[in-house]
Amino acid sequence: MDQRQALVAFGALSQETRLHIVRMLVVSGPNGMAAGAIAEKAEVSPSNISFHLKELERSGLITQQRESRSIIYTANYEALGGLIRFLMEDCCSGNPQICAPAAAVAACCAPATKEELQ
Amino acid sequence: MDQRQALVAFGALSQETRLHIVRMLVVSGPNGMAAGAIAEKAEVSPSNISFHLKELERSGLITQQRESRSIIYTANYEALGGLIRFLMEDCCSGNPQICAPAAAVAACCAPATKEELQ
DNA sequence: TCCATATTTCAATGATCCTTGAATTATTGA
DNA sequence: TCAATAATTCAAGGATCATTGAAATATGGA
Repeated sequence: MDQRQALVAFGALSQETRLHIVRMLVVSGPNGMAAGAIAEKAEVSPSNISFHLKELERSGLITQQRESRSIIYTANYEALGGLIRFLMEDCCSGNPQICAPAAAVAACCAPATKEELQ
Repeated sequence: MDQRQALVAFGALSQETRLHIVRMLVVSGPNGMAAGAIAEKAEVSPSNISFHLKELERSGLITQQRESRSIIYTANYEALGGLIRFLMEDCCSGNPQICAPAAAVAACCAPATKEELQ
């Protein structure tokens, strides 16, 4: 993830409906959700959800694939991880004061210790 | 950092000049930089840099304090860490697939291991 | 007090973004 | 083929954002 991508990704996440969509898709996992289901759950009109899904896809944070009449959207875990990495490493220069609290969170959900990752 | 703050922070980081400012302030450390020095280094007009600094302060990612004639801006490490934490924990639900690569980065710059943090 | 320095505020302009509803495209089943 | 479902595209509008230059504010020194 380079700076240009990160700028677009930050812009994508700076809108309430879009942040909501991303959170739903992360939770929904690899199966993803159809555009209609997203619209219904987010209580947004089909045309409006389509606008935001397009924006999120442009940012690379989600991907789409057609499945019969529906279009299934899925969170792009790699891109999301890349954005977190950009924020820690590039933007914050790996500053320990900033990254340490993040490391605590990461340690709780990630299976590996510091040693195992080096 | 709650969702409303995160939305504002993402918006703040989605603009090239502002992302540049944050990166400079992180590197410059606790001493921070005067508005004029930021403007000069970023090659942006004083009035324009003031606009962006105000936006960044509103987001909580930087803080200001007057020092004689200058106004010194400093990166808010806590807020930056909070944003990373939000992205990993709230937005991505602590998903290991997303957070593991981030954990690797954190392990490199943070002094603590998983065990030490629990 | 007067001037220079450092920065912000303000108004105006153009650009981008968000929302809405109508029209369009794509797919499936009768 | 025809109708129904699922989603996107398009045009129009209002709202927000970014940039500019001029004017205003705050501070420190002669």
